[in-house]
Amino acid sequence: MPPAHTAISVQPAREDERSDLVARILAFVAERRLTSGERLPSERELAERLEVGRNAIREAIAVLETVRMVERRPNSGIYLRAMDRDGSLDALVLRADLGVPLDEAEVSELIELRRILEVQGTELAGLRRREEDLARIDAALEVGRRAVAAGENFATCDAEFHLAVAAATRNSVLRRVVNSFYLLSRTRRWHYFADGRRAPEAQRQHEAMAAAIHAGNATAAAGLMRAHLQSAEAYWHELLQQRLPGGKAAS
Amino acid sequence: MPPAHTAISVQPAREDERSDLVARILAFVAERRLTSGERLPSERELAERLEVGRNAIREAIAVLETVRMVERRPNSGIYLRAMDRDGSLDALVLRADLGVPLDEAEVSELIELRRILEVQGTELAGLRRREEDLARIDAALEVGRRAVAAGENFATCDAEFHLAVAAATRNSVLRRVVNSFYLLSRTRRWHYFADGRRAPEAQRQHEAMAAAIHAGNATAAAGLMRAHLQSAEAYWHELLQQRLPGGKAAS
DNA sequence: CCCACCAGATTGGTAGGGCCAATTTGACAA
DNA sequence: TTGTCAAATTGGCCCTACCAATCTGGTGGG
Repeated sequence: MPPAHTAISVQPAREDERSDLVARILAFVAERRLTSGERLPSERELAERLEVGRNAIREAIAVLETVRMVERRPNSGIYLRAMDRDGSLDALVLRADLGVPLDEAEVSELIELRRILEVQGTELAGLRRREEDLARIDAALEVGRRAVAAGENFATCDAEFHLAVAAATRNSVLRRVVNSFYLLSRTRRWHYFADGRRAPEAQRQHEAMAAAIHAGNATAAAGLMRAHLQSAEAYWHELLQQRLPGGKAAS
Repeated sequence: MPPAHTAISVQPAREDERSDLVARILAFVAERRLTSGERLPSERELAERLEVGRNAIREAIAVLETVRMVERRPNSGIYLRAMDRDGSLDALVLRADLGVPLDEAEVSELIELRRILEVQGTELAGLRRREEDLARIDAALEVGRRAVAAGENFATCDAEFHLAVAAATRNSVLRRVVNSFYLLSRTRRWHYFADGRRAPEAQRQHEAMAAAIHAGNATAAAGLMRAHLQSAEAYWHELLQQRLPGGKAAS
């Protein structure tokens, strides 16, 4: 058993704490059971109902528009888009920022996407890594070692290692997607590593992966990443099984 | 040679035509050579310089913030983020919407990400497709056939087919990413299919892929997708080679 | 009875002014 | 040199007003 965490917060850091007006609008939409294509109240009415100024509403709607959750039609109104068909990945990030949990299906899908991207990405990293990439990976490893030794929550160390590997792919577009993924799963990752026993194992796998990437052994690195991800995936699938009775939150 | 296009626009449709204030701010940033971490002028000053109201500035900044290109620090200012490290995929979509072309590296990276996602995605589609997915795929094929027969630009047909396959993965998160990809490459795709000779070949490959997905032959479907994408990739890599001398635009 | 037409209401888009709280800055005093 | 406090600056937010386009409903002509 790792040493008891002494004064470590029991909640993951919430750095950005976005204005919650977006959340209130989403809640309003959810409460009204508005479905794709339906029209939201006018900006003026929303402002009145939510007791904020119209400018604030406009700003929030602009955000929702950029993540393709709504569509503004001048002189007509604001319409809900088919969120599962049109929504962007950032729509999920936005929801996560606001504390709205993803549902179980989304978590499974996210895990699946992660496996696809990171396994293939690790292979690319093994082929293309440069000195600066290796340095970042090694730095992440070092921070991880200290965190394991200190019994701290491993979540940010884990994220930094994976982001460093994603950076080593030398593919900035892939990195953007992976980055969004880690923003999306901050809370989940934090809870996953709340059990201090997971950290040492993860760190070991990270070290092995880093060695393979250093050696330029792309295939081995990819295989190690696949194995590494399977540990976490197993945990989540088990958790989702347990929650079948009625639980819905998972973020 | 396909029949000459009679009255077909020479530019792809630009449905959304976002407010270009975001573009003007980006131009302002580019012009000032602002780099990551630097502070933008205050909202009031930006409003004055760009000759718009502060509300408009605030909306644009809110958009840039959601795609993680800037960070607003209350009582301090607006700061540029490390766009290649923090930026979201939607930041690229935003740029594409605004008509700012991606640079060559980004195009290559996008192509690479596409291959990873769509090849793996097609395999999943072959395993999970439901009746409704097959219906959408077949509908896309039918529209494609008509477009080929009529000699129309195949771009939207191509996109719809690929989006239908992505939907058949039953992974909404993956679908979001693929969707963003197709938003990003609308213009490029349009130009690619401006040469009418590419459409019949693409349509044939689509038909073969659809058959494999229908049959539930996931491995074959994935292989067909890989081959299909290689045709387009070859074209782009060739184009990028030609442009080495000085060209920079590629969107 | 039907349809074309027009005025008023509604809507998103935008400008501009003002207030607040928090931070930064710099002058002043010990 | 150092501590302190007031003024300027900044993002966050509210409010009013105006515009252009759209939508609505009623009216008048056929």
